[in-house]
Amino acid sequence: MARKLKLECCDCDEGAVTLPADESAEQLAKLAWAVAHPARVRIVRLLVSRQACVCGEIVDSLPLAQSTVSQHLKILKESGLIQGEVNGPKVCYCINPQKLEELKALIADL
Amino acid sequence: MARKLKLECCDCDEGAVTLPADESAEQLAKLAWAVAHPARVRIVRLLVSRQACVCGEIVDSLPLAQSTVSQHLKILKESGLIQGEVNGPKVCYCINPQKLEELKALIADL
DNA sequence: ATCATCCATCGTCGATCAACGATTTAGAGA
DNA sequence: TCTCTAAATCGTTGATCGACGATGGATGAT
Repeated sequence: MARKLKLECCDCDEGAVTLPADESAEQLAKLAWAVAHPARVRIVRLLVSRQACVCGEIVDSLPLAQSTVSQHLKILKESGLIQGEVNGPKVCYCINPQKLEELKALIADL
Repeated sequence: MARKLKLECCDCDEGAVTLPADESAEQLAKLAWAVAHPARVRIVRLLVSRQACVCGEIVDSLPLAQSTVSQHLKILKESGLIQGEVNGPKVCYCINPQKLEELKALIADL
């Protein structure tokens, strides 16, 4: 976790380099990582296309075992991109629009 | 690599589901993966902020060993997001605007 | 021709991912 | 209560990541 951060590239003395901070890079990396797997991309798209989706439907729409899908859902949940709501014995997942917008903004600003 | 793809969720018979194909999911996953690491995010940002950058400058701007940075550059190159041009004993890297736009579009369409 | 520099690649190591089956937990219904 | 179902978690396995130092190859300078 050392920090060198010299950035003395060509002597472009624009003064306020400010370099979007490391934090921003880590935030973007984290969100990008969440969608850095085809299965997770498909889950996100599925949840965007319909408002909400029960876990079982997601499992059925992917060629993966239930436990594997559950893991992907966990990753997406941890990233904040999706939310799960317990609904009786089932769990209903939906997109977190704020986080999705955050991802879009961070990518768009690249 | 099996393909189940049932997607018989709620009977929303919108007919043309067309579901962006798997390919698109894999393409997005691949590009997202390229920026799914803070170091690579910083490299991309560095290359966007300046037109081109010699490898050595990139190494100096990151708290990582030269070989590690070279690996990240390789990953970014393989994703198509950046290009490297040999320039004498040095290598000059620059962004591939098309690929970057492709990534932005894929994310924006989520 | 030799040497130094820049960069890529190799080989290694520990950590994490991705997948699965099996098991556990929690809620609904008989 | 007991059972069934839905979903999460556990435990394992093989593959890949991410980091590094060391080595190798190409170019430019002496």
